[in-house]
Amino acid sequence: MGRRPCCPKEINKGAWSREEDETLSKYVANHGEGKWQKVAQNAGLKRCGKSCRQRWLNYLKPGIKRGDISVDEEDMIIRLHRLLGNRWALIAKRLPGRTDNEIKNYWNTNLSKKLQKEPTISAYASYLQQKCDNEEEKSKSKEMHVAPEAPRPRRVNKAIHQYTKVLDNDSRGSYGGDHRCGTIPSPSIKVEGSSDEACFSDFLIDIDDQNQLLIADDDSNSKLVPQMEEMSHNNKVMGLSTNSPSTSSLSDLLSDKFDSLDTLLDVELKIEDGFLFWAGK
DNA sequence: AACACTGCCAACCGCGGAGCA
DNA sequence: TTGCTCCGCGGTTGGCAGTGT
Repeated sequence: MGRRPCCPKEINKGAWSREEDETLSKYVANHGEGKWQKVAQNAGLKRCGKSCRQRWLNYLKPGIKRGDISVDEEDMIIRLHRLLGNRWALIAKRLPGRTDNEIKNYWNTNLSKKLQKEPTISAYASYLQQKCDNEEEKSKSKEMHVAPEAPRPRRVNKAIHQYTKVLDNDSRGSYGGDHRCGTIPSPSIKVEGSSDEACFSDFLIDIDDQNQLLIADDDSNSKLVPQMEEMSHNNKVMGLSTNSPSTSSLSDLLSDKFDSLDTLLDVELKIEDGFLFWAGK
């Protein structure tokens, strides 16, 4: 019992010809995208549906940019990759006209090597360097342990869950002071893994070179925000930092800040001495 | 000129999720 | 709930062009 092949045996493989491109373009122009299996059949293309879809989305679709990745785009790719990891489709959404395949190729052929050669532009490397520099100092204080391999983008559902628990604790009077909205356990231990059902699964967490906790929405999908609101309404944030916005609920605070990802998440929650701070802007 | 090597990138492949009957 | 189809994603492959010997 193997997986059923998605395509008939008599199909073309390899590079698309100009005629095939024209046929596919005309068909999609007349009938629209979707139902790619039918596209392949009805258009008379000896290609599998997946191949048609990929050809259209990566090359034929109007608005696709080809060639030279600009410096700005490269910078954005680096920053987004740092935050999102190999989630090319997500990165591509932030770069109009670029496809996930193109960005993936560009990363694998250019940036991954470049970042190896020029570690100074790698925030991870900076972070690790800083970790080394601060090693002694950190051992004196209440340490926020982060394993060397830890600064990878992680799904935040667990962290939010922990955060919520922290707020629960807060309601029992564990606030540390004006600036402290609660304790947060070591991310290396508590953020890792995602056993929770992920109502927050499309948020991401990262730790940058300044030891800041970054939280991002993963997608423009706004339905996630109400979920967050619903949960946070049960956990009013009281006594946030004087640097914090005037809003008093976690809901307001987060929906204000994580609405979109137009810029790279300079929304920051700061961990220090085991406490979570709202860094303010 | 011929061959080997390397890098790039278009295309393929398999997996998993969503939607539907 | 189950099984099926379709779609989307990310990893990988293979062909081609450029470069070196």
